Amino acid sequence: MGRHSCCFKQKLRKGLWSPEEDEKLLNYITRHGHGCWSSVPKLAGLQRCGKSCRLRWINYLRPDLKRGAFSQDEESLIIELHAALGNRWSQIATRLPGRTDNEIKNFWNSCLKKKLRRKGIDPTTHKPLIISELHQSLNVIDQKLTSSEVIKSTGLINNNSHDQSMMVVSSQSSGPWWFPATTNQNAGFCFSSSTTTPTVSDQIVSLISSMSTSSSSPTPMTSNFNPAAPNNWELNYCNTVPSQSNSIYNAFFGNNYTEASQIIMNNNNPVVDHHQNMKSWASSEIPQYTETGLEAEVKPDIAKYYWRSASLLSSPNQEVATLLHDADVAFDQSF
DNA sequence: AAATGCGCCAACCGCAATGGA
DNA sequence: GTCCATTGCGGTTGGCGCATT
Repeated sequence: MGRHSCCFKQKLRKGLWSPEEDEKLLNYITRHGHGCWSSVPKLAGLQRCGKSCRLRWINYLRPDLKRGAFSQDEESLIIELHAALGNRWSQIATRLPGRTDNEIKNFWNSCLKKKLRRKGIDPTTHKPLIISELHQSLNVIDQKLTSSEVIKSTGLINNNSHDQSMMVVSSQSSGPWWFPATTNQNAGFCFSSSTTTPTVSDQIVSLISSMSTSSSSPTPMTSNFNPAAPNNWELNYCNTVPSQSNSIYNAFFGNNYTEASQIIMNNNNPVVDHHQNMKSWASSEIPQYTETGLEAEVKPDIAKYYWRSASLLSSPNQEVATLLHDADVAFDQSF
């Protein structure tokens, strides 16, 4: 705890208040009121700055303060108010008579945050942790794709027209396309044929939405996937839902797909049929997918998003959470 | 018994807002 | 409009006490 500059200049006391100091301050304010805080210490005979006196009065000496532990009702109210107001402690305190903003803030930071996390609730957003983490992950992708690490092209893209190291995706789709700015990646993105730039989040949310309501089997996508190229991968986001779905499945392939789909099957999740169809298709059409896996930079996150969305439709699954954690690690390491 | 780690919380810091000269 | 003192707020921290090693 440092010393206020004003305290330093005047060699004023700092730190914990002694009972004698408390008594002086209490006596003075009881008789005269606090008035101008900067003059209180002098008039009360204290070697403190006005700011320190004010804080001591508000947080400790005020006669209307409620002492002791927070009740269950107070706890619930704080959570409710924090959800509505955020870290506006002074505003929250006005709704809890006898409690100070500092007291509520400390209670929140030392106790309530942990309680909420244990219940699976994000204490910042007050939403289920699983959703908050998803949004964070998607923000990472969004940021990456809008940073200097990617290059946006316009119009029609032809194979190898940009960089020889790139295995460019379907040449029939028009832009905008996105490519890594550096040549050590072998990838291309096409989000839509519109000229605007949708966020990845929007795209994936849209895909997930269409997938969860679709009962038809996925249609094989056109691919120029090249297993001979190291770390070759592609994510071809086109306009038609089936091929978009396939892209998600492709992204999902690799170390996590098989295991995750097995878990889905064991839990009688209806999504399993979709997975199984896709798996069968991929094995027959592009056998190397199941062997090599696609080490896509964004694969773990897309897989994570897709899988979490699916798991929210049924019950949360601990095993899958572990898988997703692994995917998280892989994703982080790719940066 | 001593050392270490950890959680809690009183109090501090820096900044923004406010108001008066 | 500008300056300056004061007040209010939220984030941060240092010290205390308890638990664990």
